[in-house]
Amino acid sequence: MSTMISDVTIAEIGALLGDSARANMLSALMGGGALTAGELAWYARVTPQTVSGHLAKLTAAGLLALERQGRHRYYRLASPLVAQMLESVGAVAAIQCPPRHRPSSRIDEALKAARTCYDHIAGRLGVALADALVANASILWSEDGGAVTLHGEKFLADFGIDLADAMRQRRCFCRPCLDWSERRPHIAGAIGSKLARRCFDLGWIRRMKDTRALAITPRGAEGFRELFGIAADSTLAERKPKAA
Amino acid sequence: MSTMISDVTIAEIGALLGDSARANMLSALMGGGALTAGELAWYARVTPQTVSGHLAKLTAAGLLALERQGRHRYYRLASPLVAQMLESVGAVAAIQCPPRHRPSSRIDEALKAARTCYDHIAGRLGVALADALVANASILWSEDGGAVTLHGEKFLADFGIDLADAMRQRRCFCRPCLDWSERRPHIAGAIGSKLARRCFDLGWIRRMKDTRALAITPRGAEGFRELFGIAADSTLAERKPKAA
DNA sequence: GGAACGCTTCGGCCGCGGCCGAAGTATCGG
DNA sequence: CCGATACTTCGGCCGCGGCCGAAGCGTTCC
Repeated sequence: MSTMISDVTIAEIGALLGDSARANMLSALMGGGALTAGELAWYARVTPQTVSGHLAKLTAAGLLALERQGRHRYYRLASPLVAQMLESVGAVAAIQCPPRHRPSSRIDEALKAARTCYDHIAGRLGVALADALVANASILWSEDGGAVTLHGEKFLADFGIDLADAMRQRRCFCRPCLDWSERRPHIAGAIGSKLARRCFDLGWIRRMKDTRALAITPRGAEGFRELFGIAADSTLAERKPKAA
Repeated sequence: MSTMISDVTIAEIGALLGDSARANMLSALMGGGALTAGELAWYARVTPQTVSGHLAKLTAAGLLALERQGRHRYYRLASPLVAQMLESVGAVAAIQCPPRHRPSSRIDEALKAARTCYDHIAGRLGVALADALVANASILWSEDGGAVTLHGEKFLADFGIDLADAMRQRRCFCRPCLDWSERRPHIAGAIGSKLARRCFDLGWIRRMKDTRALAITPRGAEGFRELFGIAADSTLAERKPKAA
């Protein structure tokens, strides 16, 4: 009698996302790292036994993967597909409810400045990077996709990114990811991932503790300015510097 | 005290998706058309007063848009962003739970053969079209994005698609959408939309009643075979040949 | 070995929210 | 005006599922 096949499962996935504790846990894991049940309990602000039940459900549904390591159990997003799903849900959530109570704490401010989005860079820094690459004609943007130009291939190669690796043929794997704080796209996909990794390797950014926020190092501020034309004070300043 | 901004809203969107009646309604609207409350009640198999409550919530959340027309009220997905979110949730749902009870009714079979996915073509036909365009080097695929080649621009233009329209610069707007029945990507984005529209305009496909399934006309079978090399019997037949 | 730690399982409480019947409100046709 | 259609609002029932306390493994460290 059912007219569709996957509706039930859509509802099941939705129900998993529809709990605030689980949403918090997944958001924390969107940072890209693997976290223990205890850490996730801290993020979700519930007790370990509660989070344990959630983890069982999320893992059974295939949203999370478990890695055992001694007496620790590390949970991470099961696949980039899951990350992309969370991205798109977050994008819709951010777009739909703009006029919302905005407490905007200082940690929020750090998140808005720069953060990881699974495996790439988001926040003002992420959007600024995307803008810079568009401005210097390295990438082309559309609502549904992005492409790396020939000039962009050279620019990124000079920056130290190995394009040939995942690029059987040119001009792929560049995807826009709608930034929920900036409401504008930053770079996801293979290019976004490699770009972020390169910035980590260069010591331009580093993860902050207990949050998805990224700190831009002095070297990074210089590099972003010189190579990408990103002015540290205008786009990257954290307002009242420091808090967490 | 919250470490994130949008978590709550992610949970809210998830909760909206997490109800089977609402999931059915949204799936029905993924067909791309606008439907009345009564029709949605039929799809969701609940009473009109129940669906009314759901519609109020979905509209308030910005997932649906309402168009008044006389004494009818037509609801449709509020934006392509919403469609893309549903796509990605469906993709995760389809991937995660492969070994599932598969009643596989005949209407399911029609849906698997060819259906609309918001504004583009999905099912075996959609995947076959994507394969054909990849095979003749019209598009390039990667997990995160797609691109139209120079040759593809010509091929699609010859097919009657106005590329210059949405194409400020070339090679964009081609996005893979993971097909939940085939587990392989079909073409979404601006190209996918225009491709579908052109097939409708040519009378190659038409919508079937009360379902998202598409019927391939005799003319369409001929056209798909001659222009895209898609053999009607092997990929489009509604039999049970069970391709793997 | 024993204690501490991390995590899971069990049991029970409780509240949110989906569901429908009935009644109320718009729009159209006669 | 009246009835029909299409949809919404209201009220109440009821069940699913999240939450925590307590207890049960399994690891690690001394």
